[in-house]
Amino acid sequence: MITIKEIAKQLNMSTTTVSNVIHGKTSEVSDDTKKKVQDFLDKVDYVPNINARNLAQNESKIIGLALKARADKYENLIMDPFVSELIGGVEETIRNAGYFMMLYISSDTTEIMRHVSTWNVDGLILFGMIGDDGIRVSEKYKKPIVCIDTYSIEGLKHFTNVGLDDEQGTYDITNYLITQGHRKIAFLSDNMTGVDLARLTGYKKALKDAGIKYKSDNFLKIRPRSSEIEESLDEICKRSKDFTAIVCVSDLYAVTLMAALEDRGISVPNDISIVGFDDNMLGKYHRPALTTVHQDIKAKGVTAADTLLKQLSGHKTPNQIQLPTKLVIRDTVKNIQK
Amino acid sequence: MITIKEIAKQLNMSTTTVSNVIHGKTSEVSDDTKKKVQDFLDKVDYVPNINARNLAQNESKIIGLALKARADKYENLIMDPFVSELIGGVEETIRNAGYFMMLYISSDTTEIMRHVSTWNVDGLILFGMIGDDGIRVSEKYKKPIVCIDTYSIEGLKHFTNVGLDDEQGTYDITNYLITQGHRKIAFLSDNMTGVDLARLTGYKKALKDAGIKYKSDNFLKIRPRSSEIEESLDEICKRSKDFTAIVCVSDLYAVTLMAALEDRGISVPNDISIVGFDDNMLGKYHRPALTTVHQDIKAKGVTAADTLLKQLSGHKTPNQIQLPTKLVIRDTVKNIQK
DNA sequence: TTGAAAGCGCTAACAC
DNA sequence: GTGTTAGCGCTTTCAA
Repeated sequence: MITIKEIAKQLNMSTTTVSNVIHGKTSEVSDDTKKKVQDFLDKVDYVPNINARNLAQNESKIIGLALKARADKYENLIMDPFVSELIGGVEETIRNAGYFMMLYISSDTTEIMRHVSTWNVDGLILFGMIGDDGIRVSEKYKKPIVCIDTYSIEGLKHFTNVGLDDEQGTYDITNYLITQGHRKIAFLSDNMTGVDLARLTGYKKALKDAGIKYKSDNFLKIRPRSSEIEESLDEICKRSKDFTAIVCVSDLYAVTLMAALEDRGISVPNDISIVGFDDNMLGKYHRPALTTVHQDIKAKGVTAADTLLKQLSGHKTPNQIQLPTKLVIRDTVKNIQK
Repeated sequence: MITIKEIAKQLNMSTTTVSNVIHGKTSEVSDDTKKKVQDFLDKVDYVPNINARNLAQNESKIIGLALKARADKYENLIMDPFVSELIGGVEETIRNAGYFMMLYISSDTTEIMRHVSTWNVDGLILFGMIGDDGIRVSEKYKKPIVCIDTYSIEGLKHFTNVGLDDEQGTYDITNYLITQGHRKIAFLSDNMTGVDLARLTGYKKALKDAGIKYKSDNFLKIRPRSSEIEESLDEICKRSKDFTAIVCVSDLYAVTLMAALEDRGISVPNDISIVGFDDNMLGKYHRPALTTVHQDIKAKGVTAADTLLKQLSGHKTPNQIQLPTKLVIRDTVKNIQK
């Protein structure tokens, strides 16, 4: 690994000159020396040592992508196609902009903070923050932060959030169920915070607008931990008779549920209608194909990275960016209008 | 961001002492000063600047995970649950060992090399290398390399490979089809190199051992690019009448194919039996549930990272680590024995 | 147009 | 047990 100093020595010039050529500060260098250096650089295949550069410039060119994983969902986080698609979008955008991506998964914000500080990361993309997580991080970390899918009014003062109109999404799909004659509609999720709360709210609103009363019985709680999920699905399937349709908070859960239902001889959509949220390959390849709310996950990653990049180059960005949602009608909802 | 120098100054001692305490070289320091420094460290919440440390020590504590994406499979790479599970396993292992992970996706080995060199990455995990890619990288990069799922006899001289007994996997499942009375069995894949070739070979071998002749017509080629996949599936479905079973090179393709078949009124497994390879959530949640070859993807990531870590601490590791494979019989194969 | 030199924050060899 | 200091590779200011 050759250094600038060594190059300068061999070429009989100063490190400054070499450095200038490297950085294309062509105005400062005669064409002659420029060519000489350039040729040499190519010949030896010079690669800068980023650590030295970062140290000198006090920047890192690193963007951190920190995923906060709830302990009980860690396995799912890792296997969820949602996550890989998001990572893909972020990575691609960061790389094309000449930055680097450091991925860090943890259930502990303090750990995330330590990581980010040691690396002197230039900017941060946060996913999976709940409650005050985002604010806590932004109090410590004074560089640009972009959150993905975070719900925190307070937080928006401190960072940009890239999200979805989740409420509208479930509103639309619940409403669609209602137009198909459904009135006994359950909502399935594993918690009632953040994104899931917003989706629950949209669902409730649609019920309300249709004059249907929401009871807490309508909330079906799934426990995603692999040791509990079977039992949990069993309970839910038993309770499914009380409803004609279930709004699932994600495609993953919708598909998981459909498999469980079908295993018990309950047919979708004949016995019960199921809808999801996300529109990923899980639902697309299921038969009957899942009726769901579409979101463009890769675009979410790209937008988050782009926004951060903009902030890094000194631009202002809105506090809140909401990507659109779209109803995708396929085959898991039955029209039960008489 | 406070520095060691500053701490030393405020505490009226030398940087060495502070540094010693930080690194737990407790034997070198009196209990008294140790405590004083420790308390101060906690108070100011000291975080080391890794760039400086790396520069001084000529190491980075970074492990690079480079995914080489074939251009025509980029979209799939990113959305494939396989990849996120692999990343998850690697990340977790690296983090627990006190290292950091840098993720880099590219279709160009030269780019990957530049990236790895600038960051002075301590070790490298490579996925998706085909042909001589791995060797080319290892010629340039002189630190430990672990490949995942790479087939290259030559390469094994230069790096450890973590893989699967792919051949055995398809051998077993093809054999299973044969025991269920199938003789007209196709193989579906998008290429004939690396892992896919090994799986094809296992399939061919099972046919041969059963006295069934393999014809090149038995190879069904799918084109994964999103602009072509529909057309490609259409052709395949048309040709499906010629077979009673299809061995798919992955669960992803098996499930994609099953959806296409079902859309055309061809029922699985009544009209045709389908098997996959991987055993991921796609097949698990499909109904009928997919009969497939199980592999533990997370374990693959963990093993790759562990192996690299071992090499980093100076241990020798075998050139080749083969994780086991297991037949998972579910519901997509019909017994057609008369 | 080119060069010398200071300094980024940390480590480690060596001296006290 | 503690302190001094050179040096990691690069950038950048200032002088020539």
